Formats: sequence, structure tokens, C-alpha cells
Amino acid sequence: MTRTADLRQHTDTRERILDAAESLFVDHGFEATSMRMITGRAGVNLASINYHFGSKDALIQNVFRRRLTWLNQERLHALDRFEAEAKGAPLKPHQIVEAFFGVSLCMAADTERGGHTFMRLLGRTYTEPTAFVRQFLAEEYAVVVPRFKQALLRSLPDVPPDEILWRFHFMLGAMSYAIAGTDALQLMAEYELEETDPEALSRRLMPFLLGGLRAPLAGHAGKAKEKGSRRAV
Amino acid sequence: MTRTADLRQHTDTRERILDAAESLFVDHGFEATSMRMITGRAGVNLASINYHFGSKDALIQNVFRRRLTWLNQERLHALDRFEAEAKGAPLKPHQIVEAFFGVSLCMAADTERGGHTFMRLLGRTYTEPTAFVRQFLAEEYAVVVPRFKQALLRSLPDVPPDEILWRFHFMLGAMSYAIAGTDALQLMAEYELEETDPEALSRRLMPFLLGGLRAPLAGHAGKAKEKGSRRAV
DNA sequence: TTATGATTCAAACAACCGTTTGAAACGAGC
DNA sequence: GCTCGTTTCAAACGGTTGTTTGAATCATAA
Repeated sequence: MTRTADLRQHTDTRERILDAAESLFVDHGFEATSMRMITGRAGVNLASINYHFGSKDALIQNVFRRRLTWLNQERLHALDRFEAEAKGAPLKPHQIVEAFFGVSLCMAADTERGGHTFMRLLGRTYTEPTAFVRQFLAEEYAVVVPRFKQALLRSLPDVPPDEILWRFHFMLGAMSYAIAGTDALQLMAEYELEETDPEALSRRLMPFLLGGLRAPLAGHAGKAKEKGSRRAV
Repeated sequence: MTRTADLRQHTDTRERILDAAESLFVDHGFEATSMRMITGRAGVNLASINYHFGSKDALIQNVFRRRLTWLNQERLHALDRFEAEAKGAPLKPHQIVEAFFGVSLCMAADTERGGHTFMRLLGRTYTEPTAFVRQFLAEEYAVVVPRFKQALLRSLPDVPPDEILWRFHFMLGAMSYAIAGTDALQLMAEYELEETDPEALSRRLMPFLLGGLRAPLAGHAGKAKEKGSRRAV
């Protein structure tokens, strides 16, 4: 067997399984997606998942690794580019947001090669209850999150460190809902939601993220009530 | 049988099932939580779920309805109070945010009666793939979302209507991650995340939401600091 | 006490789950 | 031609799923 032909065979059914699993996971979740559904859509034999990946859990990890590794590299490269451009000076907040979330939205805009599907899946998985999935995500983000946190710390020196991390987390949530949420929004507001255009989404989301990221801290003068009828409820 | 005793029996095991299901759904998701797990934790017979609720799907709906109806009523009441106070004038954005998200965070702060558990579950369910759950959520929100949208429209007359809805959606995502996310954050940043204090969360989240909600629209002059470094934090 | 309707219970139901198996089919090297 | 490692295939594995059943148990009303 030539080496190339060998790999072709491998990757052919492997990719078909990964594609089928990815889209089915988005629509039904991990648990509710059976291996028979996956192999059925992929047009391959039931046993081939265990043959190529070993188990269903290993398949899930491969679904993520296939795209997430590349995505995080792109995020870091974007940050590298801005930092090289800044020549040692702290980046501006909008550059950091652009490096992380802009790249993410760019991937979410790719509807043809499955980037959109994957980003929807990824957004929902941050809050995934399953232990091994969350631990796997933690490993994938172990290097990228501290890099962005440090960049934000330098960019916003007056903001306490843990505040930065929380706001990063808030931004992550807003983005996940924004991507996964064409459905959820259409769901809550039964009328038209015309624009699924990815560039329009970016134009909407980025100002929101920056506005939240740079918002004045609570306890700074505040807004009129603060302790008045703040939580009248 | 007296009417009261009859109902007592009903609600006793009913409530135990609902409590057990709620906490198990948060930890394992709907599909991965079996009826035997639920009845086992509740200390009731396996068949009692089908006896009291009819099916597992109906149980899921009851888990939500038990708290969501009340939550949405509180949200509307808070809005009513602010509007009565304003005597016809448009509300300020922070009041609207307070009415919706402040009430939500207030429920999430209740760790003793399960409010915290439920809000974590609710946050993850907005992006839930299962069709019938999402449709159910849509019905529950059918009245409250338009009310808040209209209040926001009056409060921010310069912002286009669909922009408002998107930003409401972004805020929803940020809050969901904030509540569900003590785990996710601890996951991405392996070091300490000392404050789970609900009031501290409110102090962090609310400025972020308001900053995002009131952020200048894209296409306005651009990012080159808009008003100097007005909100440089 | 007896009769009655509401709950609880142990047991079983068919259907599906993820995984394993051993044989069949395949393609490349001798 | 034949051989050998890789991949595919149909079939079955034990176990779990949500649901149903019919008898046992309970509390009340007569």
C-alpha cells in the first residue's frame, strides 16, 4: 500500500463521519445523537466509528480538535500581528476584541465548509455539563486565554485583573448567543429577523462587546440610585 | 378524601421529583438524565414520574413552568413599577436592565430554594437543540419579550428596532454565561475565582450590560475613540 | 368495618444504546 | 497468480432507556 492511498481511505470516511457528527451534535446534542444516526447520515458502516476513533467520546473530542486547534492558532496569530504592529505599546481594546472575537465570527461566517455549524456547537459546549468535554475544552484554551487576558490587562491597566476575566467571560457568552442565536432570537421574537448576514452580525456584536468591556466600573459615581431603588424588585 | 390531603400527597412526591430532576438536568443534561436517576434521588418509585406527569418530556416542561412563570411575572411587575414611577416618561436603560436582569440575578442568588440551580439550567436551555423545549420556552417568553423590547425602544429612540432586539439577545447571552459560568470560567482560567457571591456578580455584570446596550452604533465616526477616551474605565 | 378512589410498588415490556466480533472485501507488494 | 495488512460489513452482545401493567397499599367516606 502506498502511503498516500492509505491515508486517503482513512480520511475519506473519517471526514464524512466528523461532518455528520458535527451537524447532528448541533441539532440534537451529544447524548441524543446515536452512533447509528451518525453513520447513517455519513453513509458508512456502524462499526467504522469505533474502528477509526475508538469510541463515541473520542469521536466527540476529534470533532472539536479538528477545528478548534486551528481556530485558536488564528486567534493567537491575529494577536501576534497587532502586538508586532504596536511595537511594545499596549494594544487598544478594540484590537484585542478583534483578534479573538473577530476571528471567531469569521469562522462562524463560513457556512460552506462547516465553520458556522462548528461555532454554534462550540458556543453551546462552554456550558456543557459533561465532564470530559469541559476538561477537553479547558486544555484547548489553556494557552490562548492567558495570552488574551494579559493583553487586556495591559490595555486596561485601571481595571482589576479578575474584573477583566469576568468581562472576557461575558463577551464570550454574548458571542455564543449571537452565533447560536439566530434560532433563539427568532424564537423569542416571532417576527422577522431578516439579517443572518455574518458581516452584519459582526457590525452589531463588536460595538456591544467593546461597550461592555470598557464600561465604567460599578461604584464609580454610579448612576443616580446605586443604593436607592437599585433592586427595588 | 379531603381536598387538602389529596393535594398534599400529590405535591409531596411531585415536588420531590421536580427538585431531583432540576438538579440532575443541570449536572447531566436532559438526555443523559434517566428516569431511574431522578426517582432514585427523589426516593420515589420509578413509575411515579409517568403517573404524576405522564412522560419524561412533560416532566421537563413542568420543571421549567414551576419557576419560569413566576420569574417572568416578577420581571413584568418590576417593569410595571418603574413605568408607574416614570408617569409616562420613557424609562432609563438601567431601569429596564434592572427589571429584567436584576430580577434574574436575584433568583440566581437564591441557592437555598433552588433558584440558582434553575437559572443555570435556564441559561443553558436557550441554546438547547431539542425542539419541544425551545418551543415551550418561546411560549413562556411570548409576552415578556415584546414588553421589554418596547420599553427599550422608547428608552433608546435613536437605536434601530432590530438593533435593540439583538442587543437584548447579547445581554441574555452574557447573563447566562455569567450564571452558568462559575464553572466555565474556573475552567478556562485555572487559578482562583474567589467570588461566587451573587451580589458581586450583579456588581460586575450590570455595568457590562449597560455599557454594551448603550454603545455607539457601528458606522458612527468609527472606533477612533468616539468621544476621546470618554469611557476609558 | 367495609367500600372506594388515589398512590405506590415490583416486575416486565419492547426498543434502543455503544461496543465487539469474525468473516468478507479491498488494494498494494512480491 | 498469491499474500498480507487495512478497511468494511452484517450480526450479535449485554446493558439501559422510557413506558406499561396489575396487584398491593394507603387514606378517606359511608
